[in-house]
Amino acid sequence: MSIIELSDQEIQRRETLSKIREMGIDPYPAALYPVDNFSADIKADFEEGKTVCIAGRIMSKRIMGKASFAELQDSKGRIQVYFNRDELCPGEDKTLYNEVFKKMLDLGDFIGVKGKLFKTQVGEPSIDVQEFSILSKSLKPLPLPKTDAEGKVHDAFTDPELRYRQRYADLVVNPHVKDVFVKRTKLFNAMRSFFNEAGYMEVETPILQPIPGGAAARPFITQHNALDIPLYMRIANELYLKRLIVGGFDGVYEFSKNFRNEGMDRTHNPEFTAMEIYVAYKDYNWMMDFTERLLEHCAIAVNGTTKATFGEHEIDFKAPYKRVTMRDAILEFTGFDISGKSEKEIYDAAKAMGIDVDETMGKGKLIDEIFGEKCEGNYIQPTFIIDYPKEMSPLCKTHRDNPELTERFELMVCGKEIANAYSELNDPIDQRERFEDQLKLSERGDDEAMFIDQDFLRALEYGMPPTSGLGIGMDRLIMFLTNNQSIQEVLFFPQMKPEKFGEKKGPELSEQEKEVFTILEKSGTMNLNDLKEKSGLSNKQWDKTIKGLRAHDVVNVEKTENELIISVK
RNA sequence: GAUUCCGUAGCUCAGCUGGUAGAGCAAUACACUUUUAAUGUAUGGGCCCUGGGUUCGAAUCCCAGCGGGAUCACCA
Repeated sequence: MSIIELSDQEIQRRETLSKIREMGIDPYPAALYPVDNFSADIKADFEEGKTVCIAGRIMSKRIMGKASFAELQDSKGRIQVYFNRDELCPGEDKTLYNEVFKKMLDLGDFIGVKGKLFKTQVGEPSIDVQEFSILSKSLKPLPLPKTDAEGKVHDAFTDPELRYRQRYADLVVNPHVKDVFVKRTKLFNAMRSFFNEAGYMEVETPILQPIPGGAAARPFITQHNALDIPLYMRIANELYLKRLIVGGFDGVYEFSKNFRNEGMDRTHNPEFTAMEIYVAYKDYNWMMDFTERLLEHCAIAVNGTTKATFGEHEIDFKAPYKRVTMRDAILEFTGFDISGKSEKEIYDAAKAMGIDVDETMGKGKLIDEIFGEKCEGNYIQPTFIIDYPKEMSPLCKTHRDNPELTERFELMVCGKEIANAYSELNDPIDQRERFEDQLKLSERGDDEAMFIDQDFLRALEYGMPPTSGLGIGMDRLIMFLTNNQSIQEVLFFPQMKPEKFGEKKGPELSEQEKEVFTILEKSGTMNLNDLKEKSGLSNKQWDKTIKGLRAHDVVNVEKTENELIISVK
C-alpha cells in the first residue's frame, strides 16, 4: 500500500500521542479499568454524592478556564463529567488539568473517570471528577453530529455509503442506529425463548452443502480441496431440518444464515438470516395459530407493544390474523375465479389484466403472477394467504380437500411476505415426483440448475411423521419492527463493493511534472510559453502540471510587463 | 439489467450564465470556576471522485469510467 495521506487533524493527534508518551503516560494501557457503573443507570438511579467509576469515549468538551464540562459516552448512553482544575490538581502542579485534560484529550478518546455525583445549577446530573485515566487514544476524528437546544441534529453522519462501510463509526455517533441492532438481538432472543419454552430444540445444520436444496435460488459455489469437489453454500436449511424430524426430534429450529447469488437491492443482501422451525404431528392450521402468537410475543419483546409503524402504515401484530385463500384473494381484487380453470384460461385472464406472462409459465406460476401483481400489495395488516397452487410448492403436502392445491400459507405484512409455512410433504414417492416435475419445469425456462437430493428422499422413505414447518425472514421482520425500508439498515455489515485503499497519490511529483521540471532545471528560468511549447503537453495537461508544480512549491511564476517568467525555486 | 440523481475541508452542505474555492461545526492558540449546539478573539485546513475533451481559462460545459443513493425490472 502506498503512503496514506493523513489529514491535518490526524497528524495533530499523532503528535499529541507522542507528547502523551513523552510525559510517561501510556495511551494504550494494558490493565483493566475498574468500571462499576453505567451512564444510563447513574441517571436513572441518581444519588447525590455517590462515588462512581465509569469509562467511555469523550464526545464533547466545553472548557471554561479553570473548570470544564465533557460528555462521556459508554455502552448505555452519555453522562456529563465535570473537571475542576483545583480539585483535580490540589497542589502546585496543574499539569494534569492544563496539559493532559485540556490539550491531550480529543473527542473520541476513551477515558476512565472516578468521581462524585452532583447536579449542576441547571440540574444536569454530572460526575465531579477526582481522577481520570487515558484508556485508549483515538487517532481519527469521529464524524460527530451536534444536537442543538431544540433537539435538532446538525451535521448528522447520514451518507449511507460511509455509514455502511464504517459501521463502527455509525454506531458510535448515531444512537438510533445502535437501537436497531439492540432490537434485532431482542427479536432473536424473544423467538428463541418462545421456541425453547414450547419444548423445541435449537440445532445447527451444514452451511457447506454438496447439494443446495430447499429453495429455488442460485447458490454460491466453492471448492473443497481435500475432497476435490464443489460445495455449495446453503440457500435454505429445510431439507436438513426435516432429516432431523425423521431422526426422531419433535421440534427443531435453526436461525440460518443463507446465501443466494442473486441481485442486490434494498430488500436483498447476498447473505441473510432465516429462521426455520419444524414440528412433528402438526399441520399448517396449527402453525398459523403458533405463528400469530409468536409474532405477537416478539413484537412486544422488541417494542413493548404489538403495534409498529412502517413508513406510512401503522401495523398491529396482535393475534389473530385474517386468513384468506389465494382463490378468494384473486377473486376479491380481480373478480376472476381461478377455481377449476385450465392453464389456458388463466393465461388469457392474466393477459387481459395486463400482466406480463409468457408460455414458459405453468399454471401455478401464472396464479402466482396474478397474485403478486394484483393482490399482494393490498395486505397491510398481517394476513395469512393460504392454499397455494401445487406447482409452486414442491415440498408441501397436497391439500386435504383439493388436489390442485397445497396446505401452505404465507404471512403478508405491508404487502410483503415475511413467513412461509407448510404441512410438510412426507410421502416419499410423491416427493420424488414433485422434484422430477420441478426439474422439467426448470428445463423449460430458466438457467437455474436443479438437483434431486437422493439422500433426503432416502430419509423420507424411512418415514417422517406428519410435520408442519415455518420459515421467517428475520431481516424483513426486523425491518418492520424498526421501521426501516432497507435491509442494509438492519444488517451490521451489508455487502458492498470492495473499497479501494491506498490509491491516493503521495507527495511526489507526477511523471509529467518531473519531465517539465527537468526541462526547466536546465536553464533555471524560462518564459512560461516557451516552456509550454517544449513540454508538448495539451492545454489541459499543461495546466494540471504547472498547477501541480506550484502546489509542490518547487517553481516560481512571476509576471513582468508583458510575459510570464517561470523559475526554479 | 434499465432509468435517474449525487460525489467540493474531518462532518454537514453552498458555490449562479465557465474567471485563482466558501459557511457552520470539528481542529489549533489565547481568555473564561456549574456550562450544555457554552461564549469571545485570532489562525490553519481542499488531487473540488478518476481519466479524457472543449476553452485563453473548468469544481462548473461535454464524453468515458469508478463509487453510492433512489425508482423500476429480475427474484417460490
